[in-house]
Amino acid sequence: MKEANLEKVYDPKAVEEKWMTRWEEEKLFHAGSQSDQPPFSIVIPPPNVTGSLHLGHALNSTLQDILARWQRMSGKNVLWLPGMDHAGIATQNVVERQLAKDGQGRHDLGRAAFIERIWEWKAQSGGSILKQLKRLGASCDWSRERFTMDEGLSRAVQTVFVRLHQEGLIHRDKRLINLCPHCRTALSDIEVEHEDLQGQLYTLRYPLAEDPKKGLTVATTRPETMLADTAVAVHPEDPRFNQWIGKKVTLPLTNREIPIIGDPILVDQAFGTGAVKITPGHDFNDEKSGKRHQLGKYSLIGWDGKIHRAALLEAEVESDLVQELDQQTMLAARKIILEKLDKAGVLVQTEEHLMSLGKCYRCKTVVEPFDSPQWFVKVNEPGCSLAQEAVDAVRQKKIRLIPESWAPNYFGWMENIEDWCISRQIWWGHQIPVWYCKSCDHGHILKTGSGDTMIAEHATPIVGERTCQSCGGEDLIQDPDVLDTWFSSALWPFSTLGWPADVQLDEAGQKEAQALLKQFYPTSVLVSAFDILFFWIARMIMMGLHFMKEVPFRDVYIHALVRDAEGQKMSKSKGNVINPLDLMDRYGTDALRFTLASMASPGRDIKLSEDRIEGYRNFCNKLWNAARFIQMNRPEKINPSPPSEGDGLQGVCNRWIQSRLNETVQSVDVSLQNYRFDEAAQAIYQFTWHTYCDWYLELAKVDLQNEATREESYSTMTAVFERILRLLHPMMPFMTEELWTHFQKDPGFIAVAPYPKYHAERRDISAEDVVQEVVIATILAVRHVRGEMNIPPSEQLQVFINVEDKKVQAAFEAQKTYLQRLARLSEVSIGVGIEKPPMSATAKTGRCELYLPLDEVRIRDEIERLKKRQDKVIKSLEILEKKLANPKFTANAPVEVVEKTKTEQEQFREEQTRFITEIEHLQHLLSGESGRT
RNA sequence: GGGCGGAUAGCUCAGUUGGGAGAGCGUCGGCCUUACAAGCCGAGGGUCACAGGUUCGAGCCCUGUUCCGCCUACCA
Repeated sequence: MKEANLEKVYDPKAVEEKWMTRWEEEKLFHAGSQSDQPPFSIVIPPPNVTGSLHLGHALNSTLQDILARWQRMSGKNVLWLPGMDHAGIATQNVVERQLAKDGQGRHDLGRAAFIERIWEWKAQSGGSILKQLKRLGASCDWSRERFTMDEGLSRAVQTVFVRLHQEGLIHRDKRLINLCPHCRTALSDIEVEHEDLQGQLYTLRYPLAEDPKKGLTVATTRPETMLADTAVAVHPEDPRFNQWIGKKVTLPLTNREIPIIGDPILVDQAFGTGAVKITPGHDFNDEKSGKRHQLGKYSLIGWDGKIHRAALLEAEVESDLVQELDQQTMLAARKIILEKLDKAGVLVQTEEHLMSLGKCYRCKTVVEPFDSPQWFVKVNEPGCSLAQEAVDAVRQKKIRLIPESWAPNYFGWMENIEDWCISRQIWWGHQIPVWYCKSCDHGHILKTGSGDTMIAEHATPIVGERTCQSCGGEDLIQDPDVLDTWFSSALWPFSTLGWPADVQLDEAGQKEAQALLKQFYPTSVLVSAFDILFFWIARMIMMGLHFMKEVPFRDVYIHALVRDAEGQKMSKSKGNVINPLDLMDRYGTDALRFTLASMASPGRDIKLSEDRIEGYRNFCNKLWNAARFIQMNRPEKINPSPPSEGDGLQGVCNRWIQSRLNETVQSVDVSLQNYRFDEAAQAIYQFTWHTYCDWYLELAKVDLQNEATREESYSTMTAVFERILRLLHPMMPFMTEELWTHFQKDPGFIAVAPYPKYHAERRDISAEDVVQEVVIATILAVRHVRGEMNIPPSEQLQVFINVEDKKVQAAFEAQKTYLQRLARLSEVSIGVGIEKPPMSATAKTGRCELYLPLDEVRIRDEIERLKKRQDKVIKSLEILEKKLANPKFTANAPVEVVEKTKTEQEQFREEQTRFITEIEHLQHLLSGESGRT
């Protein structure tokens, strides 16, 4: 036990840094791969290596830390594994921007040097987020930190790629993908954000080839793509046009004629003109239709998103236009083409139209559907559907989604999932483990203008080998593309544990990996925000099931997004981002953590208001001052270690507080089991402040003054406080660790102290009854009178307590001193049928009637007070009587309910009678008084 | 278009075998009461979005409506 006195106000800065360092030094959070304790494991949702801590991370990490610390204290072998992902596009962008300052591009450095440069950047300024997580108190096993580009994880990525390829689940195909012209790479479907905007819908008229007077009108929001049209589709059952199917139209501005086809899937007769232009090279739906009808495909743009000459020539665009459009963006081309169309009399109509536009989720550039060879994962292959297995796992409850309401979303997405484009045309990431033979595929290995290598569509990939199958040659070139970052993130729950163990570098490494995987896979729970449910969670489930034959985690706890006080999503562009580090500086980390925990109700976003944080900062201070109070009341002779669970206590308040604490422990345990962080936080808050501080410590002031009761009182308040600290530690690790040192002889660390356990048999009903019904109820009754009549606490009151029998009288006599002190009473007289002084306020509790003598001046106030109370009673009584008067109620409601209602009715009636009598009595007194003077 | 969620005190939100409408913050009144004014004591404040239905009884179950948010797919 430390002698040093506590400061009057809790100062978080003074303790937070110290403890995180100490915890780390002592390796308290290291999870052994060999342990007899039951395992509990969480892998962190890897934050982005370029990222810094925002409130979403703070919430996410706080919740994980609460679980980790709670389970650790409960005796589990806890692994909370930290790490980051390499964030291919984002990181490459960061370093390219740095280079740009010196007027350089990545091609100036070359691939190897550029990647070297990124590693340097990472070493210097990457991953600051993990340091910030430490400040938050995250009890990760930092010795097991992982990074998706680590050697081990890279081997896992390669293994997975090769195996999926062998199984036919990865293949190369040339088709439309989402191109971000700024990032110059393909994106997967979900990396495209859709944004609504007001655009224009243009109606064009394509003349019939055999009779130009006739023609079809088509509508489009992107008229510039018309140069690449390869057909016009109508509905085969549309009587207006179906006789034209098989004929041709002349495609304006080109020298081509294109067929009219019938396509019931693409065309909605009721919409627009009823005819649709088909551009398989620039539109996903058209591409599908094109496949159905074996149409050709023209792609006007290149990787830079710009139109290029060769494509225009191929599409037989009129020659004067070729010159004008070469090197234009599609958007710039629109203006030119519209002019030409108008001139040619083809543009029939322009109207406003609400549409949505796809943008790159990283850089917000408008994405272009772009035809190019890419690698895809077949996620829904008949006979071996990764998606189907992932759906089944959730449907069969092998994985629990919490809250469950996410399931329909998950199922809906998984059931409509399309192939996953996994290749990216960037340098930072896992280079695709595929090679091509330089001699056999000579013609397919191309150089682009910027110096990049391109592998053409029909090259023969060599996967899992280092020699060419056809020529036996070893002069190979690796596929220049890298894999989607999410491809490696999808392996995170097992790649971080050392999978595949058999390719670890040495025997010791293999053994460790095997042990870790055995011990910690499947992980216990994944804690994540819903916005990456599809990006990441769904893919982990697919990969985990496929490669581990077992789910990656049992529970998925999906928490909310943190929004600002107005409910707006925080974003840099809106400027409403609240920096959690700033909040931690101002209110303390514990206060922030407690706020986040107490607002984490399932299925609802968190609108973070600073008032709330301030409230919990005050709570920190409250607890701190409770500690001070205890410290200041330490008896001269230090007493022996306190009875830990409260056996054999004499004092009724001591028995009561132990019993209440035990109930709180149970409710916290149940709440945490159910991921109800908000309920757990509230239960602790309520008990600590409103039961322990407001009542128990105040009552204990009486016992501390008495030689006979002092020791037990002190040891109980210490024991309960010490258990509050442990109960609270997962939510407020810093302050509880600090205070712990003041309350333990041989402190060790609270972080690894046992978590309080509930003992059903320790409930002390009789103590609860005495304290609640005799002590608290009586004190409250006096306080109500005081408060409602504005009698200041400095004015001590006299009270007469009228009780039913001797037994109750004895109970009150025994608690007299508590009543005196907390109700601020000068004199307390207790008796059976004790006489009521004529001029007094009255109150009633379940056990007694109280009379508080008042002077004449206050009698008027008392009448008013009684009338107000009476009004309330009358209202309640009316409701109850109406209920009981209804024969259907008495006949149909359960007996208990009817009985309860009757009892309440009786009580209210009694009260009402009392009020009437009392008010009359006082009024009579007053008129008597006035009559006398 | 499909899906999900929300609407309860001035604000932020709890509230499941259907029977008591609650918490924190703010507001008002009284307090330096020997841990804490970041505190203590008390008070006021609600047509539980709207309209129906089921039921003896609905914040809760059912149907519809309105408004708000998000996800997803997009109509050329």
